[in-house]
Amino acid sequence: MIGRIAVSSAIYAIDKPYDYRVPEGMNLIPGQRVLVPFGRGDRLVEGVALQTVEEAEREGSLKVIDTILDEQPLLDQKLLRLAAFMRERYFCTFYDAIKTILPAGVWFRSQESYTIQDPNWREQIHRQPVAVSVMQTIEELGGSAEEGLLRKQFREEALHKALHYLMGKKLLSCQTRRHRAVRDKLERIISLACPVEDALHYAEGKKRSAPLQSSVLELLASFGACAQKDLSYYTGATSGVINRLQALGFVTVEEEEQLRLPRVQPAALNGELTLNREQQEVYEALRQQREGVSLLYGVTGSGKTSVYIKLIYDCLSRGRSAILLVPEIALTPQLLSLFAAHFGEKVAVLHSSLRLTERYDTWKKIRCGEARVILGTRSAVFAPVQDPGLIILDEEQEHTYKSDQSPRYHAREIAIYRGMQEGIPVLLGSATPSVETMYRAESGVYRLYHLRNRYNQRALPPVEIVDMKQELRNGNSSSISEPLVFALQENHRNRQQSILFLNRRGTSSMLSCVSCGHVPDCPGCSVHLTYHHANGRLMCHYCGFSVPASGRCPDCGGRYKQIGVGTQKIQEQLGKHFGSESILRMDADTVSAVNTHEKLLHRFQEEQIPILLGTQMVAKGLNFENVTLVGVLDADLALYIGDYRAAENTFSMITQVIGRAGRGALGGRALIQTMTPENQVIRLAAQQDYDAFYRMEIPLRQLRGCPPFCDLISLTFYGREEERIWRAAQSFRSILLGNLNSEYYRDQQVRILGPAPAQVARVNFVYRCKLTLSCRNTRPLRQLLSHLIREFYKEKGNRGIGIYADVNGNE
DNA sequence: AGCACGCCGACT
DNA sequence: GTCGGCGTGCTC
Repeated sequence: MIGRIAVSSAIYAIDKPYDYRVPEGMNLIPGQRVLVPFGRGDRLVEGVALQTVEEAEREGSLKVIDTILDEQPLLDQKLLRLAAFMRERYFCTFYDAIKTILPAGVWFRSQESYTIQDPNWREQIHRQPVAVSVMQTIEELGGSAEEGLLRKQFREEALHKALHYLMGKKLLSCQTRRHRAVRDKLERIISLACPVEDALHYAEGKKRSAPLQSSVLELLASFGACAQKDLSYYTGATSGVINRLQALGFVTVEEEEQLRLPRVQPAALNGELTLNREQQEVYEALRQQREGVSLLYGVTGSGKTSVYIKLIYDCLSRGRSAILLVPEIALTPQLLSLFAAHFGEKVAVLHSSLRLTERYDTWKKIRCGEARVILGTRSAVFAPVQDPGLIILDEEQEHTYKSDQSPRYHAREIAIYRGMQEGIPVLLGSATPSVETMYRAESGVYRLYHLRNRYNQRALPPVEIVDMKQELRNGNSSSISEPLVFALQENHRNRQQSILFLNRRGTSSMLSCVSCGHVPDCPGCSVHLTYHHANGRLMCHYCGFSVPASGRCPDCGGRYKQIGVGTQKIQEQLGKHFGSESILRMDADTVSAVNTHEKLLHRFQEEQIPILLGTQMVAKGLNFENVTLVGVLDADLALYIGDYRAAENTFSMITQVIGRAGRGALGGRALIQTMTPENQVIRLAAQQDYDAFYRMEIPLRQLRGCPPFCDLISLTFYGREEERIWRAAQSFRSILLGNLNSEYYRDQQVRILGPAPAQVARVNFVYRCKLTLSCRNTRPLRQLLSHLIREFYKEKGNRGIGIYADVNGNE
């Protein structure tokens, strides 16, 4: 028997399944982790069995699997195939893909310890002062020491050398201990092992001589079984008492697995979920779907969530499970409570602020089939569900579905892959679908369902565009226009609330020299430094570099003045009009975990604070009766970030924010501030006309060779020497061109752009430039690229240069 | 990327 | 002999 193993230490250039012989008596199941000897030194490394086969191509000379690490496979066949898909699609190794699929808690940490093998070691070491010293240290520690302890006393490099030398001389041996980063939590459950009467009889007789034993038995007589820690709590019995009772045969002790799960307070449901006629029709149509991708295009407030919940009920009734993915910012406690109320213990929640243990135990709960409804953000698309029946992506256009680390997967792509693999339907929901998705829906690749009416038939709020250039001409240089101030004042007088949206993170602001205009840069990265009010320092958001902001311009000695406006600054400006207690700020600085988010929103509602000022996170899902005014402070910002999705993102963002107004009976309105009031994207967003926006955008995409007509594959080259990465990118380009000109790739239609500097060309002294391929992302092309990247890494001249690939990325 | 192997020169 | 340094090539 041969095992095909994905080896953890294999880098991209040498990543492939490695064949090992499975020794007699070892029962290897694909998906289990193993230890295998790898490389010349036969160091034991971790691997995952991908498959087992009877015969290998190169029989005989195979190495042998050392150990199986897992009792149960971590991944089933389908997830293993998903890992292979990701490897091919996102240009990463098997292990990178597997690490993405599994929760961090399953991994091992290894600890090396060294033991002296020969007490007469002194005679055998020649002129190696460090080695002698290391041996002395280990001797003093009792002949054996952990590497961690030695590290504290010796320089890393010297220690390494000495240990290597001593191992070679067989004076030291090395043992590796592997332990799980997260351990399973077990609880001792004590249960009665004899008839209740016997226990009570014994307890009665021992009231005096063994009061603890007797009270334990009395307690168990009424409860039957109890956790040891609760028994101890109520009776004061120690483990000795329990052990004694166990020895006497009165009780049995079992270890039961405990799941550490986050607690969710279920919401109060008022009656059964009812759908309006339109929702009901869409629901009826969707529940008939047994496979394929559907787009649920429903205007803001049309009640997509209710349709999802109905579909999930339907899925459960067929004995299947469902996954609902939401963007990070949409996973509010309100949504959690709603799901807890509907599905109770069947719900599993996965999001970024879970603790390692919670995430791992949630994963276990899903894997054993106890959780049937999985609600989570991006990574929940990998949930090991039993009998899946439906995968839903809400707000499918959100960029948070795209991973920003390698492998740079898109949750939508993974969801669709899993849907095909399982033969189950995938539902994409949005009020402003991504242009790609709408294109596929229109051209029949996906099915299209439409919810046209807002719930309660409420009209969309009227939207006014404010020209900020005119404001400047009128002498108002602040970030809040006159019309907005009036509107806010009016709302304030009427005791109604307002939401202001700023499309910029945190306290972002820059300093610039008043006399020469110089803006201080980070010495290590190619970005401007950001001024932080809290500590009065200029900081780099990439590497963390900081300097006091008190300095003067190095060029001309002039003073610095703040430019660019963040939420803090706006809060100050608003404070002048309304007083600071009237403004609640919500951004990355004031919100860290899900609960803080909840608390702030709770305050906004309960204390009826007049103005909520915030970034991205105020755009989504908020539903407040008394909010009747919404202001977008800088609609242009997202438009000019040089991304083919800029228009789409801006449209979607404005639409969502406007949707926050007029959720209640009072109606509402919205104001959009912009420097470019004539811009079509902003105009159409103000009119809430997605269809017109889509019709305008689609020919532009075709013209520019962007998705959905072409894919953009970017290859980013990075390294410490700027000139070398540019040369490397240039040479990669010509090799690629050479290959593309060959007969085989003739019909591929690839345009190569660049090399160009990356959006942030330098981070912490690492330079980056990129090539962009405008092409169809086909398998032969991916294979060519994968081959060329491997070859690139093997080339000696490219040492110290890395490449990462990204398809239709955010930059 | 690690890591061993091999060859060379320096030191004992 | 013995050891470190560095260049080269492989990883089932």
